[in-house]
Amino acid sequence: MNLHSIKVACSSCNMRELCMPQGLSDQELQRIDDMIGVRRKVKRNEMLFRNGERFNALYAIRTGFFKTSVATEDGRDQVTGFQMAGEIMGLDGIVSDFHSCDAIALEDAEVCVMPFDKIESLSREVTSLQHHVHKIMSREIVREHGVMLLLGSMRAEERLAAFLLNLVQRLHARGFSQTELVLRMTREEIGSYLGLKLETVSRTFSKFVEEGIVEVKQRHVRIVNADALQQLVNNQVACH
Amino acid sequence: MNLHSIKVACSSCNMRELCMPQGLSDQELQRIDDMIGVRRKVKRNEMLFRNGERFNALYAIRTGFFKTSVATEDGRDQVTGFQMAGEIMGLDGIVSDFHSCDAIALEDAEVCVMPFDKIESLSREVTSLQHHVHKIMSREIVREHGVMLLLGSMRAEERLAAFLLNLVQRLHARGFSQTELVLRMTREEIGSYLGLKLETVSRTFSKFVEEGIVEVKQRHVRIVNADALQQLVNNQVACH
DNA sequence: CGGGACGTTGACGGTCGTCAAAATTAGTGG
DNA sequence: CCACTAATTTTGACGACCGTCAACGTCCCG
Repeated sequence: MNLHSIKVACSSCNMRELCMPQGLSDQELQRIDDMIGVRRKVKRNEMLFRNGERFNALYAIRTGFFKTSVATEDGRDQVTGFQMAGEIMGLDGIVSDFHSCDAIALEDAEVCVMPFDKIESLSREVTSLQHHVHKIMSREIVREHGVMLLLGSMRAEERLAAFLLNLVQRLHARGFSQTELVLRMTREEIGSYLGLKLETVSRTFSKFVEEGIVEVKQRHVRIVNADALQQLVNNQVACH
Repeated sequence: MNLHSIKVACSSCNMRELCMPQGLSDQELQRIDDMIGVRRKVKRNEMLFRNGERFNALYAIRTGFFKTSVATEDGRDQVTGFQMAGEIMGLDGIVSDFHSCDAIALEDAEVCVMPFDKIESLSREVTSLQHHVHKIMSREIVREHGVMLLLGSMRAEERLAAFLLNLVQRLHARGFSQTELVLRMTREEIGSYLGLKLETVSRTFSKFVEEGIVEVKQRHVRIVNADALQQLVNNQVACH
């Protein structure tokens, strides 16, 4: 376990606008700084937390990239999401005081550990923090609605298109390119998230390349025709 | 719109243990009673709220049965859940102040309207209420993880088995039979929830009947062999 | 009694999973 | 730094599962 007592203030963190509420006073910001226990480094393939582990904190990603997954008894698992800088993990643990999924770093990462009892006590006093916590949980619920729609009613091409557009959009919001991205996960992990087998993911990538929609060099993806991807996502319509 | 200003206290509501925190003092209970604005009756096929509508309250179901669904532009939709007495709806609206799904009554229903600003202000003072709200949202996130697992990795039989077991378990927790249930939704709605076409749902029911696992008379279902259903859910294992 | 919504069943086809082999890359230890 | 092994990815062939289309049956409600 990599616990480093690196104390760095939210006030000087460039991820603040992603994981913290806006318009805080200096005093409020100071109290939030105090709330955050430590930062923790997580190496590639290491677990931040795992199913069954006691829950006591939420985690804000400072750098790096994670996947969360739920496992069945027999060892197969469903990837429930991919998380990047500024996003919050651990919400699954609140209901039962135990985590119900695994969080694994897909690249070397650093997270801010936010003890949940401190979040609760502070958000009783800082209204904007309280509302922010509610919004973060609601956002996760809405995000999962979108995944359910994807898994329940889209075909392979549509799923991969939606996946790529979502990734690149989130990366763009963090200052990265709108057209190029590096996949931090394997085809199998993409497949698990999208409810497809890795061969289908690979084949669908190949099809997109043939059609000139994307260029793929291993995990390096360049989106050539974003409109075509967007149309695929909507083109459940085409059946009419 | 059916707005009835029926004031009935949580303190005398038999759903309280499902939707409210335990161990409240009389005074706290009184304040929660005050928080709840009104009850609202919703007739079968009426909408409690719809996508795009302004969000301002959560809803606790007192009686009746709902479905929630997200829609695509072309009118098809994905059912994201079925809700029954004691469950909370509307969490999707917190993040953006607008609802992002539809909630439709599948039978005549009655809900308690809980203005969200009042929930927030009261939960700043009543710690157990604050924690309860967090738990409810976390529970919804975990539930959706389960649905993602179902949609992403189960076959038709496994999905329907999991669906029936989940329904009957929730009904049992409300004092209904552990083996008999009345489906309040159509085959198409079940299919939408499970990522299947209605014909597949119907065929799978028929298969269960042939195998003596359930008895089906329209929407009346009797579970004859719950173990067989449970095995189906786990028997992703059988592939090894 | 009749129309419409809902449910069942059959035939057929398409999408995607399975199995297998080869190619390419990444990782490890000498 | 290179060699070697493991992991990942690609591609093909084939088949199963489920979607599509269609017809028919059943139930409910006016």
